[in-house]
Amino acid sequence: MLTLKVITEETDDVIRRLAKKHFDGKQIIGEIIELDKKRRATQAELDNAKAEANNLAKQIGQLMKEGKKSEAEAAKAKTAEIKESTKKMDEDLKNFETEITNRLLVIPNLPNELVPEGNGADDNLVVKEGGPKPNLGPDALPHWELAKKYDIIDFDLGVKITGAGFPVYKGKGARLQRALIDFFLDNAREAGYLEIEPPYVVNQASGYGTGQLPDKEGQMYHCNVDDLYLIPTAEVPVTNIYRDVILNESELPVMNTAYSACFRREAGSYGKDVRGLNRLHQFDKVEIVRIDTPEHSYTSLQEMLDYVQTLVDKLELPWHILRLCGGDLSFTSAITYDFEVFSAAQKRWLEVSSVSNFETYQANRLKCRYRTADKKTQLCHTLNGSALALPRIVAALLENGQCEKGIRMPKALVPYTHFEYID
RNA sequence: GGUGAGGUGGGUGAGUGGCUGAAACCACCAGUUUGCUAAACUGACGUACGGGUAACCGUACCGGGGGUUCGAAUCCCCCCCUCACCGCCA
Repeated sequence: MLTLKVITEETDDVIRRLAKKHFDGKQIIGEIIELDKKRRATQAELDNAKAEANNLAKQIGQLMKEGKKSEAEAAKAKTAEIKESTKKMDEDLKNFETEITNRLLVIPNLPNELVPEGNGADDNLVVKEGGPKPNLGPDALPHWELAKKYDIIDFDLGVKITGAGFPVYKGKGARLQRALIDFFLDNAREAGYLEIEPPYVVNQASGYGTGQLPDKEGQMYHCNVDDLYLIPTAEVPVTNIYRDVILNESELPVMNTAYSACFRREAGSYGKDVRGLNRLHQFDKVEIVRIDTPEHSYTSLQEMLDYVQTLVDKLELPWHILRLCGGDLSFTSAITYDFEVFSAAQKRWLEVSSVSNFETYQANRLKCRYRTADKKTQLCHTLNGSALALPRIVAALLENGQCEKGIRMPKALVPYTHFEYID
């Protein structure tokens, strides 16, 4: 969530920037500022009353020691009075605070100035592209048919065991999954990221920390008996490592990578978007996470983009990078770049990575801070990105790699798959 | 699942009603000494909110919530978590 400070000190600017996300913040921010004024006044009054009561309590102790009973009794009566008066102030203060927080929670992050205006996917800006364009014949098959032809991914079997969206990978299909995970983790490690193996199930506090709760509760699988959530991405457990932590500036940027299975209910999805590997309830992903100073976070973001680009390049896939417009930007993000690869047989772009800077938005809820050289504590910036999500990469590898001999694997991957063709 | 022990600052750990926002030790930071390093010595050293240009002052916080009391880390109640042993299982 946004900090109270930015709202009270840069009110007009905040309202202006929120408009780019198509969020009209004028009223709610006015309310917050009013509530904050009342909150401050109440606290000042309450603190004074409590200070007086504390003083009296000390005096009573002294008077008792000296045997001045009647004076002590008089002081006691006075503290009782004060206590009565603080009751209401205490309640008011709590109310003001929760009212303010409730409002802060529904205000999205401020978009960075670089974020283009726009309503939806069509307004996203292509900032860079590359990779070899495949030349497939008219008889090129979509990946779900290739999966069947080579018997490497069985969607029906997944339906039998679990349900739609839980495919079963077999033979070279399964080996390709394992190879990609290994390939991504090795690359991340060589780029300086510390490998983490996190829990795949998290508690409520972690869900709130990264912002999946309360708003996206319906998107996560929930274990009722233990009140735990299956993670939708490794971002959740990895970022929560730094919840309630004060880092030293010298430790930044923190660079972590983690593989995990990811679980998403994807409530409300339908149609061709969910065909084959395009959208699953369980999938594999390697994530990169950074915690950084505000001064350096945009350098970090660029390094993350450059890094992800090396992955799609090594996989010999045609790619482009989109800078998401205000309307397409997620609630918590200040700026997001999506990597898409071209799926030649489906003739459409598939999102395989989303790299974002959340600035202090996530850190504020996480209470992830750092100590500057001059000993001040400040909120960190948090960033994350997929590097990469497997299913759509597999879809693109299958479709773009199809040839007479089967499906050709990119050179960089062969040391991991130990085979050159799926045939 | 059963039984027991325990949750105090970055760490270890003292503290059973006022002198405690919290001893001591360790770590970290600054300085002195030193040819360098080490050692030794000196000092500083929690977080949040509120007030103030600032120095600084006030309030709250000893797992969380409630209660008793003029006054609670300390007493009472509820909850959460961790550890140990046993059982069960991988």
